[in-house]
Amino acid sequence: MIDADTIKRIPRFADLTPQARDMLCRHASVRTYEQGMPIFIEGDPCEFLYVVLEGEVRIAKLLESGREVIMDFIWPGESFGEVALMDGDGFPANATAKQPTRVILLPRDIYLRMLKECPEVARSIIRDLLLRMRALSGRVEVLSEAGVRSRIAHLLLAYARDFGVEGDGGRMLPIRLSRNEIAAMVGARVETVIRIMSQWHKDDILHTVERGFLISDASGLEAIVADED
Amino acid sequence: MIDADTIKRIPRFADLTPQARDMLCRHASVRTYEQGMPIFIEGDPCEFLYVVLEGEVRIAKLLESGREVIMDFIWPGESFGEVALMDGDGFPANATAKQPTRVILLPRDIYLRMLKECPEVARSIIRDLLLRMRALSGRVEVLSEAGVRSRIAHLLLAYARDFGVEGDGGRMLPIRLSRNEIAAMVGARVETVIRIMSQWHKDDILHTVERGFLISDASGLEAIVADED
DNA sequence: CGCTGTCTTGAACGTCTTCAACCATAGTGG
DNA sequence: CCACTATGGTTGAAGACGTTCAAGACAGCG
Repeated sequence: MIDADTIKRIPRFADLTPQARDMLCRHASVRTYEQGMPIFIEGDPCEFLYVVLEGEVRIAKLLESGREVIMDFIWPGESFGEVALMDGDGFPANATAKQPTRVILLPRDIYLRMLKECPEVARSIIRDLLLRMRALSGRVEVLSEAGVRSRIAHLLLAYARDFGVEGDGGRMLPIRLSRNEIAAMVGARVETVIRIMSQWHKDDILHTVERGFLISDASGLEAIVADED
Repeated sequence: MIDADTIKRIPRFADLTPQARDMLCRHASVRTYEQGMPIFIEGDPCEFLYVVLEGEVRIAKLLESGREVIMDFIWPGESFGEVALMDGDGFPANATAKQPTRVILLPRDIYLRMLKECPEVARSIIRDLLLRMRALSGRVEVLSEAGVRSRIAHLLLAYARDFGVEGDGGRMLPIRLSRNEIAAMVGARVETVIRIMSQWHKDDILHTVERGFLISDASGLEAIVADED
Protein backbone atom coordinates (compact mmCIF):
# COMPACT_ATOMS: atom_id res chain seq x y z
CA MET A 1 0.00 0.00 0.00
CA ILE A 2 1.43 3.32 -1.04
CA ASP A 3 -0.08 6.76 -1.28
CA ALA A 4 -1.47 8.34 -4.41
CA ASP A 5 0.96 11.27 -4.33
CA THR A 6 3.92 8.97 -4.73
CA ILE A 7 2.33 7.54 -7.84
CA LYS A 8 1.43 10.88 -9.32
CA ARG A 9 4.98 12.11 -9.14
CA ILE A 10 6.08 9.36 -11.52
CA PRO A 11 5.68 10.55 -15.13
CA ARG A 12 5.04 6.99 -16.23
CA PHE A 13 1.99 6.73 -14.03
CA ALA A 14 0.91 10.37 -14.08
CA ASP A 15 -1.90 9.94 -16.57
CA LEU A 16 -3.47 6.78 -15.18
CA THR A 17 -7.20 6.66 -14.68
CA PRO A 18 -8.22 7.06 -11.03
CA GLN A 19 -9.22 3.42 -10.70
CA ALA A 20 -6.00 2.19 -12.23
CA ARG A 21 -4.04 4.40 -9.88
CA ASP A 22 -6.11 3.12 -7.02
CA MET A 23 -5.39 -0.48 -7.91
CA LEU A 24 -1.73 0.33 -8.13
CA CYS A 25 -1.71 2.03 -4.75
CA ARG A 26 -3.47 -0.82 -3.03
CA HIS A 27 -1.19 -3.57 -4.30
CA ALA A 28 2.17 -1.94 -4.73
CA SER A 29 4.68 -1.52 -1.93
CA VAL A 30 7.84 0.45 -1.45
CA ARG A 31 11.17 -0.95 -0.44
CA THR A 32 14.52 0.62 0.23
CA TYR A 33 17.92 -0.84 -0.52
CA GLU A 34 21.21 0.27 0.91
CA GLN A 35 24.07 1.16 -1.33
CA GLY A 36 25.62 -1.90 -2.87
CA MET A 37 22.76 -4.23 -1.92
CA PRO A 38 21.46 -6.68 -4.49
CA ILE A 39 17.85 -6.15 -5.56
CA PHE A 40 17.73 -9.39 -7.46
CA ILE A 41 20.13 -11.93 -8.85
CA GLU A 42 20.27 -13.44 -12.29
CA GLY A 43 17.97 -16.45 -12.43
CA ASP A 44 15.74 -15.35 -9.56
CA PRO A 45 12.05 -15.86 -10.28
CA CYS A 46 10.52 -12.56 -11.19
CA GLU A 47 7.68 -11.53 -8.92
CA PHE A 48 7.54 -7.78 -9.31
CA LEU A 49 7.88 -4.88 -11.63
CA TYR A 50 10.32 -2.42 -10.14
CA VAL A 51 10.00 1.35 -10.46
CA VAL A 52 12.78 3.49 -9.09
CA LEU A 53 11.67 6.37 -6.87
CA GLU A 54 15.06 7.54 -5.66
CA GLY A 55 18.60 6.41 -6.09
CA GLU A 56 20.22 4.47 -8.88
CA VAL A 57 20.13 0.83 -9.93
CA ARG A 58 22.77 -0.99 -11.93
CA ILE A 59 21.70 -3.84 -14.18
CA ALA A 60 24.64 -6.08 -14.92
CA LYS A 61 25.32 -9.55 -16.13
CA LEU A 62 28.14 -11.86 -15.21
CA LEU A 63 29.39 -13.65 -18.29
CA GLU A 64 30.55 -17.24 -18.08
CA SER A 65 34.03 -15.94 -18.68
CA GLY A 66 33.84 -14.10 -15.36
CA ARG A 67 33.60 -10.70 -17.02
CA GLU A 68 30.92 -8.36 -15.72
CA VAL A 69 28.91 -6.44 -18.29
CA ILE A 70 26.90 -3.42 -17.23
CA MET A 71 23.73 -3.51 -19.29
CA ASP A 72 22.05 -0.37 -18.03
CA PHE A 73 21.57 2.11 -15.24
CA ILE A 74 18.05 2.81 -14.02
CA TRP A 75 17.29 6.26 -12.71
CA PRO A 76 14.26 7.65 -10.82
CA GLY A 77 11.04 7.36 -12.80
CA GLU A 78 12.31 4.42 -14.83
CA SER A 79 11.27 0.83 -14.34
CA PHE A 80 13.04 -2.45 -14.73
CA GLY A 81 12.22 -6.13 -14.69
CA GLU A 82 9.66 -6.05 -17.51
CA VAL A 83 11.44 -8.51 -19.71
CA ALA A 84 11.40 -11.24 -17.11
CA LEU A 85 7.87 -10.34 -16.02
CA MET A 86 6.33 -11.05 -19.36
CA ASP A 87 7.77 -14.40 -20.23
CA GLY A 88 7.89 -15.68 -16.68
CA ASP A 89 11.51 -16.80 -16.88
CA GLY A 90 13.98 -15.84 -14.23
CA PHE A 91 15.75 -12.51 -14.40
CA PRO A 92 18.30 -12.34 -17.19
CA ALA A 93 20.67 -10.16 -15.16
CA ASN A 94 21.52 -8.84 -11.71
CA ALA A 95 20.22 -5.61 -10.25
CA THR A 96 22.07 -3.84 -7.45
CA ALA A 97 21.49 -0.52 -5.75
CA LYS A 98 24.34 1.73 -6.77
CA GLN A 99 23.17 4.31 -4.26
CA PRO A 100 20.68 4.16 -1.41
CA THR A 101 17.57 3.44 -3.41
CA ARG A 102 13.80 3.38 -2.97
CA VAL A 103 11.76 1.33 -5.41
CA ILE A 104 8.10 0.55 -5.90
CA LEU A 105 7.34 -3.16 -6.12
CA LEU A 106 4.34 -4.01 -8.24
CA PRO A 107 3.33 -7.69 -8.03
CA ARG A 108 3.42 -9.60 -11.26
CA ASP A 109 -0.26 -10.54 -11.40
CA ILE A 110 -1.36 -6.97 -10.76
CA TYR A 111 0.96 -5.78 -13.47
CA LEU A 112 -0.43 -8.26 -15.95
CA ARG A 113 -3.98 -7.42 -14.97
CA MET A 114 -3.41 -3.69 -15.39
CA LEU A 115 -1.79 -4.41 -18.70
CA LYS A 116 -4.90 -6.23 -19.83
CA GLU A 117 -7.44 -3.80 -18.42
CA CYS A 118 -5.86 -0.39 -18.90
CA PRO A 119 -4.86 0.59 -22.39
CA GLU A 120 -2.88 3.56 -21.06
CA VAL A 121 -0.79 1.24 -18.96
CA ALA A 122 0.02 -0.83 -21.99
CA ARG A 123 1.00 2.30 -23.90
CA SER A 124 3.20 3.49 -21.10
CA ILE A 125 4.88 0.10 -20.93
CA ILE A 126 5.51 0.16 -24.64
CA ARG A 127 7.01 3.62 -24.39
CA ASP A 128 9.17 2.36 -21.59
CA LEU A 129 10.36 -0.64 -23.54
CA LEU A 130 11.18 1.54 -26.51
CA LEU A 131 13.33 3.75 -24.34
CA ARG A 132 15.11 0.72 -23.03
CA MET A 133 15.61 -0.54 -26.57
CA ARG A 134 17.14 2.74 -27.60
CA ALA A 135 19.50 2.47 -24.68
CA LEU A 136 20.46 -1.07 -25.66
CA SER A 137 20.97 -0.13 -29.30
CA GLY A 138 23.22 2.62 -28.08
CA ARG A 139 25.22 0.09 -26.11
CA VAL A 140 25.60 -2.09 -29.20
CA GLU A 141 26.84 0.93 -31.13
CA VAL A 142 29.31 1.86 -28.44
CA LEU A 143 30.66 -1.66 -28.23
CA SER A 144 30.98 -1.82 -31.99
CA GLU A 145 33.38 1.11 -32.20
CA ALA A 146 36.88 0.12 -33.19
CA GLY A 147 39.23 1.15 -30.42
CA VAL A 148 38.60 1.52 -26.71
CA ARG A 149 39.22 5.22 -27.18
CA SER A 150 36.30 5.51 -29.60
CA ARG A 151 34.09 3.38 -27.40
CA ILE A 152 34.58 5.56 -24.34
CA ALA A 153 34.18 8.72 -26.40
CA HIS A 154 31.00 7.39 -27.99
CA LEU A 155 29.59 6.36 -24.63
CA LEU A 156 30.21 9.72 -23.02
CA LEU A 157 29.00 11.69 -26.02
CA ALA A 158 25.78 9.67 -26.08
CA TYR A 159 25.20 10.42 -22.41
CA ALA A 160 26.08 14.05 -23.01
CA ARG A 161 23.45 14.30 -25.73
CA ASP A 162 20.77 13.04 -23.37
CA PHE A 163 21.82 14.44 -20.03
CA GLY A 164 24.53 17.02 -20.59
CA VAL A 165 24.06 20.65 -19.56
CA GLU A 166 26.11 23.61 -20.70
CA GLY A 167 28.30 24.93 -17.92
CA ASP A 168 31.40 27.01 -17.56
CA GLY A 169 34.38 25.38 -19.19
CA GLY A 170 32.32 23.08 -21.39
CA ARG A 171 29.44 20.66 -21.26
CA MET A 172 28.74 19.17 -17.85
CA LEU A 173 27.76 15.51 -17.69
CA PRO A 174 26.08 14.96 -14.32
CA ILE A 175 26.63 11.21 -14.22
CA ARG A 176 29.13 9.62 -11.90
CA LEU A 177 30.87 6.61 -13.35
CA SER A 178 33.92 4.93 -11.92
CA ARG A 179 36.70 3.89 -14.30
CA ASN A 180 35.70 0.34 -13.44
CA GLU A 181 32.14 0.98 -14.52
CA ILE A 182 33.23 2.57 -17.75
CA ALA A 183 35.45 -0.42 -18.37
CA ALA A 184 32.48 -2.74 -17.78
CA MET A 185 30.40 -0.74 -20.23
CA VAL A 186 32.86 -0.52 -23.09
CA GLY A 187 34.32 -3.99 -22.74
CA ALA A 188 37.82 -3.05 -21.72
CA ARG A 189 40.14 -3.22 -18.74
CA VAL A 190 40.29 -0.54 -16.07
CA GLU A 191 43.92 0.23 -16.80
CA THR A 192 43.17 0.97 -20.42
CA VAL A 193 40.29 3.24 -19.49
CA ILE A 194 42.49 5.07 -17.01
CA ARG A 195 45.31 5.58 -19.48
CA ILE A 196 42.96 6.99 -22.08
CA MET A 197 41.12 9.28 -19.70
CA SER A 198 44.34 10.55 -18.10
CA GLN A 199 45.51 11.52 -21.55
CA TRP A 200 42.23 13.34 -22.17
CA HIS A 201 42.70 15.15 -18.91
CA LYS A 202 46.19 16.29 -19.95
CA ASP A 203 44.90 17.31 -23.37
CA ASP A 204 42.08 19.28 -21.76
CA ILE A 205 39.42 17.25 -23.53
CA LEU A 206 37.53 15.76 -20.59
CA HIS A 207 37.90 16.09 -16.85
CA THR A 208 36.52 14.05 -13.99
CA VAL A 209 34.84 16.43 -11.59
CA GLU A 210 32.90 16.34 -8.37
CA ARG A 211 29.61 14.98 -9.61
CA GLY A 212 30.38 13.70 -13.08
CA PHE A 213 32.46 14.74 -16.03
CA LEU A 214 33.25 18.02 -17.69
CA ILE A 215 33.65 17.83 -21.46
CA SER A 216 35.96 20.71 -22.33
CA ASP A 217 36.41 19.78 -25.96
CA ALA A 218 33.39 17.97 -27.39
CA SER A 219 34.63 18.28 -30.95
CA GLY A 220 37.86 16.64 -29.84
CA LEU A 221 35.87 13.68 -28.56
CA GLU A 222 33.82 13.58 -31.73
CA ALA A 223 36.97 13.56 -33.79
CA ILE A 224 38.20 10.56 -31.82
CA VAL A 225 35.02 8.63 -32.59
CA ALA A 226 35.09 9.53 -36.26
CA ASP A 227 38.80 9.14 -36.89
CA GLU A 228 39.54 5.88 -35.26
CA ASP A 229 38.31 3.96 -38.20
CA MET B 1 -5.55 -4.60 -49.05
CA ILE B 2 -4.40 -8.12 -48.28
CA ASP B 3 -6.33 -11.32 -47.65
CA ALA B 4 -7.19 -12.74 -44.26
CA ASP B 5 -5.27 -15.97 -44.80
CA THR B 6 -2.01 -14.11 -45.09
CA ILE B 7 -2.69 -12.51 -41.74
CA LYS B 8 -3.72 -15.72 -40.02
CA ARG B 9 -0.49 -17.42 -40.93
CA ILE B 10 1.47 -14.88 -38.90
CA PRO B 11 1.66 -16.02 -35.27
CA ARG B 12 1.77 -12.42 -34.13
CA PHE B 13 -1.61 -11.71 -35.64
CA ALA B 14 -3.15 -15.16 -35.28
CA ASP B 15 -5.30 -14.37 -32.27
CA LEU B 16 -6.63 -11.02 -33.35
CA THR B 17 -10.34 -10.37 -33.03
CA PRO B 18 -12.16 -10.57 -36.37
CA GLN B 19 -12.69 -6.83 -36.55
CA ALA B 20 -9.06 -6.07 -35.76
CA ARG B 21 -7.98 -8.51 -38.43
CA ASP B 22 -10.40 -6.94 -40.81
CA MET B 23 -9.04 -3.48 -40.18
CA LEU B 24 -5.56 -4.79 -40.71
CA CYS B 25 -6.47 -6.45 -44.00
CA ARG B 26 -8.13 -3.36 -45.34
CA HIS B 27 -5.28 -0.97 -44.64
CA ALA B 28 -2.17 -3.07 -44.93
CA SER B 29 -0.41 -3.78 -48.19
CA VAL B 30 2.28 -6.17 -49.31
CA ARG B 31 5.48 -5.23 -51.02
CA THR B 32 8.38 -7.25 -52.34
CA TYR B 33 12.03 -6.29 -52.36
CA GLU B 34 14.75 -7.83 -54.45
CA GLN B 35 17.88 -9.12 -52.85
CA GLY B 36 20.14 -6.34 -51.70
CA MET B 37 17.49 -3.62 -52.07
CA PRO B 38 17.11 -1.05 -49.31
CA ILE B 39 13.77 -1.10 -47.50
CA PHE B 40 14.51 2.10 -45.67
CA ILE B 41 17.49 4.25 -44.85
CA GLU B 42 18.55 5.71 -41.56
CA GLY B 43 16.78 8.99 -40.99
CA ASP B 44 13.86 8.26 -43.32
CA PRO B 45 10.53 9.29 -41.85
CA CYS B 46 8.76 6.22 -40.58
CA GLU B 47 5.41 5.62 -42.18
CA PHE B 48 4.82 1.92 -41.70
CA LEU B 49 5.21 -1.02 -39.44
CA TYR B 50 6.92 -3.79 -41.38
CA VAL B 51 6.15 -7.47 -40.93
CA VAL B 52 8.25 -9.97 -42.82
CA LEU B 53 6.30 -12.64 -44.71
CA GLU B 54 9.16 -14.24 -46.61
CA GLY B 55 12.84 -13.63 -46.95
CA GLU B 56 15.27 -11.98 -44.59
CA VAL B 57 15.93 -8.40 -43.60
CA ARG B 58 19.13 -6.98 -42.23
CA ILE B 59 18.99 -4.05 -39.85
CA ALA B 60 22.30 -2.25 -39.79
CA LYS B 61 23.70 1.07 -38.80
CA LEU B 62 26.57 2.95 -40.31
CA LEU B 63 28.68 4.50 -37.57
CA GLU B 64 30.28 7.90 -38.09
CA SER B 65 33.57 6.09 -38.20
CA GLY B 66 32.43 4.34 -41.38
CA ARG B 67 32.07 1.00 -39.67
CA GLU B 68 28.87 -0.91 -40.34
CA VAL B 69 27.18 -2.56 -37.39
CA ILE B 70 24.59 -5.25 -37.95
CA MET B 71 21.97 -4.73 -35.28
CA ASP B 72 19.64 -7.58 -36.11
CA PHE B 73 18.24 -9.94 -38.71
CA ILE B 74 14.48 -10.11 -39.15
CA TRP B 75 12.97 -13.38 -40.22
CA PRO B 76 9.45 -14.31 -41.39
CA GLY B 77 6.80 -13.60 -38.77
CA GLU B 78 8.86 -10.90 -37.11
CA SER B 79 8.27 -7.21 -37.41
CA PHE B 80 10.53 -4.18 -37.46
CA GLY B 81 10.24 -0.43 -37.40
CA GLU B 82 8.34 -0.19 -34.11
CA VAL B 83 10.88 1.96 -32.36
CA ALA B 84 10.69 4.72 -34.96
CA LEU B 85 6.90 4.33 -35.27
CA MET B 86 6.20 5.22 -31.70
CA ASP B 87 8.25 8.32 -31.20
CA GLY B 88 7.83 9.62 -34.72
CA ASP B 89 11.52 10.20 -35.30
CA GLY B 90 13.23 8.93 -38.40
CA PHE B 91 14.49 5.37 -38.53
CA PRO B 92 17.50 4.82 -36.34
CA ALA B 93 19.07 2.35 -38.78
CA ASN B 94 19.00 0.97 -42.32
CA ALA B 95 16.98 -2.04 -43.40
CA THR B 96 17.94 -4.01 -46.51
CA ALA B 97 16.54 -7.18 -48.00
CA LYS B 98 19.20 -9.82 -47.55
CA GLN B 99 17.18 -12.17 -49.74
CA PRO B 100 14.18 -11.62 -51.98
CA THR B 101 11.69 -10.50 -49.39
CA ARG B 102 7.97 -9.91 -49.01
CA VAL B 103 6.78 -7.64 -46.25
CA ILE B 104 3.47 -6.36 -45.00
CA LEU B 105 3.29 -2.59 -44.69
CA LEU B 106 0.96 -1.34 -42.00
CA PRO B 107 0.47 2.45 -42.07
CA ARG B 108 1.51 4.29 -38.98
CA ASP B 109 -1.88 5.75 -38.08
CA ILE B 110 -3.60 2.37 -38.38
CA TYR B 111 -0.94 0.82 -36.20
CA LEU B 112 -1.41 3.47 -33.53
CA ARG B 113 -5.19 3.14 -33.74
CA MET B 114 -5.08 -0.62 -33.36
CA LEU B 115 -2.70 -0.18 -30.48
CA LYS B 116 -5.22 2.05 -28.76
CA GLU B 117 -8.31 0.03 -29.56
CA CYS B 118 -7.19 -3.59 -29.35
CA PRO B 119 -5.61 -4.75 -26.13
CA GLU B 120 -4.42 -7.94 -27.83
CA VAL B 121 -2.50 -5.92 -30.35
CA ALA B 122 -0.79 -4.03 -27.58
CA ARG B 123 0.11 -7.27 -25.88
CA SER B 124 1.49 -8.73 -29.05
CA ILE B 125 3.57 -5.62 -29.63
CA ILE B 126 4.93 -5.83 -26.13
CA ARG B 127 5.83 -9.46 -26.64
CA ASP B 128 7.51 -8.47 -29.86
CA LEU B 129 9.50 -5.72 -28.25
CA LEU B 130 10.59 -8.05 -25.50
CA LEU B 131 11.92 -10.50 -28.06
CA ARG B 132 13.81 -7.73 -29.76
CA MET B 133 15.20 -6.61 -26.41
CA ARG B 134 16.41 -10.09 -25.68
CA ALA B 135 18.14 -10.13 -29.03
CA LEU B 136 19.77 -6.78 -28.34
CA SER B 137 20.88 -7.85 -24.86
CA GLY B 138 22.42 -10.87 -26.48
CA ARG B 139 24.32 -8.62 -28.87
CA VAL B 140 25.63 -6.57 -25.96
CA GLU B 141 26.79 -9.75 -24.28
CA VAL B 142 28.50 -10.98 -27.42
CA LEU B 143 30.27 -7.68 -27.95
CA SER B 144 31.38 -7.63 -24.34
CA GLU B 145 33.30 -10.90 -24.59
CA ALA B 146 37.03 -10.45 -24.35
CA GLY B 147 38.61 -11.77 -27.54
CA VAL B 148 37.20 -11.97 -31.03
CA ARG B 149 37.34 -15.74 -30.66
CA SER B 150 34.96 -15.62 -27.67
CA ARG B 151 32.70 -13.16 -29.40
CA ILE B 152 32.21 -15.34 -32.45
CA ALA B 153 31.80 -18.44 -30.30
CA HIS B 154 29.24 -16.69 -28.11
CA LEU B 155 27.33 -15.40 -31.13
CA LEU B 156 27.10 -18.80 -32.77
CA LEU B 157 26.27 -20.62 -29.55
CA ALA B 158 23.47 -18.15 -28.85
CA TYR B 159 22.03 -18.75 -32.31
CA ALA B 160 22.49 -22.48 -31.84
CA ARG B 161 20.46 -22.39 -28.63
CA ASP B 162 17.57 -20.71 -30.41
CA PHE B 163 17.68 -22.20 -33.88
CA GLY B 164 20.04 -25.18 -33.85
CA VAL B 165 18.82 -28.66 -34.71
CA GLU B 166 20.60 -31.90 -33.99
CA GLY B 167 21.96 -33.47 -37.15
CA ASP B 168 24.57 -35.98 -38.14
CA GLY B 169 28.03 -34.84 -37.16
CA GLY B 170 26.82 -32.29 -34.62
CA ARG B 171 24.37 -29.48 -34.19
CA MET B 172 23.20 -27.84 -37.38
CA LEU B 173 22.77 -24.08 -37.39
CA PRO B 174 20.52 -23.23 -40.35
CA ILE B 175 21.60 -19.59 -40.60
CA ARG B 176 23.76 -18.35 -43.44
CA LEU B 177 26.19 -15.67 -42.42
CA SER B 178 29.10 -14.45 -44.50
CA ARG B 179 32.43 -13.84 -42.77
CA ASN B 180 31.80 -10.20 -43.44
CA GLU B 181 28.49 -10.30 -41.63
CA ILE B 182 29.97 -12.10 -38.68
CA ALA B 183 32.68 -9.47 -38.57
CA ALA B 184 30.04 -6.73 -38.57
CA MET B 185 28.23 -8.45 -35.71
CA VAL B 186 31.16 -9.07 -33.41
CA GLY B 187 33.01 -5.84 -34.12
CA ALA B 188 36.05 -7.28 -35.81
CA ARG B 189 37.74 -7.38 -39.21
CA VAL B 190 36.93 -10.00 -41.80
CA GLU B 191 40.47 -11.31 -41.83
CA THR B 192 40.38 -12.01 -38.13
CA VAL B 193 37.06 -13.81 -38.43
CA ILE B 194 38.40 -15.90 -41.30
CA ARG B 195 41.56 -16.85 -39.44
CA ILE B 196 39.63 -17.94 -36.38
CA MET B 197 37.02 -19.89 -38.31
CA SER B 198 39.61 -21.58 -40.53
CA GLN B 199 41.32 -22.77 -37.38
CA TRP B 200 38.01 -24.11 -36.05
CA HIS B 201 37.53 -25.91 -39.34
CA LYS B 202 40.94 -27.58 -39.02
CA ASP B 203 40.25 -28.44 -35.38
CA ASP B 204 36.89 -29.95 -36.33
CA ILE B 205 35.00 -27.58 -34.07
CA LEU B 206 32.78 -25.79 -36.58
CA HIS B 207 32.31 -26.12 -40.33
CA THR B 208 30.69 -23.83 -42.86
CA VAL B 209 28.21 -25.90 -44.84
CA GLU B 210 25.68 -25.48 -47.58
CA ARG B 211 22.96 -23.67 -45.68
CA GLY B 212 24.64 -22.57 -42.49
CA PHE B 213 27.10 -23.97 -40.01
CA LEU B 214 27.71 -27.36 -38.48
CA ILE B 215 28.91 -27.28 -34.90
CA SER B 216 30.90 -30.48 -34.48
CA ASP B 217 32.22 -29.68 -31.04
CA ALA B 218 29.86 -27.49 -29.04
CA SER B 219 31.77 -28.04 -25.81
CA GLY B 220 34.89 -26.89 -27.61
CA LEU B 221 33.14 -23.63 -28.47
CA GLU B 222 31.83 -23.27 -24.95
CA ALA B 223 35.32 -23.77 -23.60
CA ILE B 224 36.54 -20.96 -25.82
CA VAL B 225 33.90 -18.58 -24.42
CA ALA B 226 34.60 -19.54 -20.84
CA ASP B 227 38.38 -19.72 -21.01
CA GLU B 228 39.25 -16.59 -22.84
CA ASP B 229 38.88 -14.57 -19.75
C1' DC C 1 45.93 1.79 12.53
C1' DG C 2 45.31 -1.48 8.99
C1' DC C 3 41.96 -2.58 5.62
C1' DT C 4 39.53 -2.25 1.30
C1' DG C 5 38.45 -0.03 -2.95
C1' DT C 6 39.55 3.20 -6.56
C1' DC C 7 42.92 5.27 -9.21
C1' DT C 8 47.48 5.17 -11.26
C1' DT C 9 51.89 3.92 -13.75
C1' DG C 10 55.36 0.82 -16.11
C1' DA C 11 57.02 -2.95 -18.98
C1' DA C 12 56.36 -7.33 -21.52
C1' DC C 13 53.54 -9.93 -24.11
C1' DG C 14 49.88 -11.36 -27.15
C1' DT C 15 46.04 -10.31 -30.06
C1' DC C 16 43.99 -7.94 -33.67
C1' DT C 17 44.35 -4.82 -37.36
C1' DT C 18 46.37 -3.24 -41.39
C1' DC C 19 47.83 -3.58 -45.98
C1' DA C 20 48.89 -6.16 -49.82
C1' DA C 21 48.30 -9.80 -52.51
C1' DC C 22 45.89 -13.87 -54.41
C1' DC C 23 42.07 -17.31 -55.80
C1' DA C 24 37.36 -18.61 -57.10
C1' DT C 25 32.87 -17.55 -58.67
C1' DA C 26 29.21 -15.24 -60.89
C1' DG C 27 27.34 -11.65 -63.60
C1' DT C 28 27.97 -7.93 -67.35
C1' DG C 29 28.85 -5.90 -71.64
C1' DG C 30 31.64 -5.67 -75.80
C1' DC D 1 33.04 -15.96 -76.08
C1' DC D 2 36.04 -13.46 -73.32
C1' DA D 3 37.56 -9.66 -70.76
C1' DC D 4 35.99 -7.08 -66.92
C1' DT D 5 34.15 -6.30 -62.50
C1' DA D 6 32.26 -7.32 -58.04
C1' DT D 7 31.94 -10.22 -54.11
C1' DG D 8 33.47 -13.57 -50.78
C1' DG D 9 37.11 -16.19 -49.02
C1' DT D 10 42.08 -16.63 -47.93
C1' DT D 11 46.97 -15.92 -46.47
C1' DG D 12 51.35 -13.46 -44.80
C1' DA D 13 54.02 -10.04 -42.42
C1' DA D 14 54.53 -5.72 -39.73
C1' DG D 15 53.06 -2.93 -36.37
C1' DA D 16 49.59 -0.79 -33.37
C1' DC D 17 46.87 -1.48 -29.58
C1' DG D 18 45.16 -3.49 -25.43
C1' DT D 19 45.91 -6.72 -21.85
C1' DT D 20 48.35 -8.61 -18.18
C1' DC D 21 50.89 -8.52 -14.05
C1' DA D 22 53.19 -6.14 -10.60
C1' DA D 23 53.54 -2.32 -7.86
C1' DG D 24 52.36 1.86 -5.52
C1' DA D 25 49.44 6.14 -4.04
C1' DC D 26 45.46 7.70 -1.91
C1' DA D 27 41.00 7.98 0.46
C1' DG D 28 37.38 6.41 3.47
C1' DC D 29 36.13 3.35 7.23
C1' DG D 30 36.05 -0.32 10.80
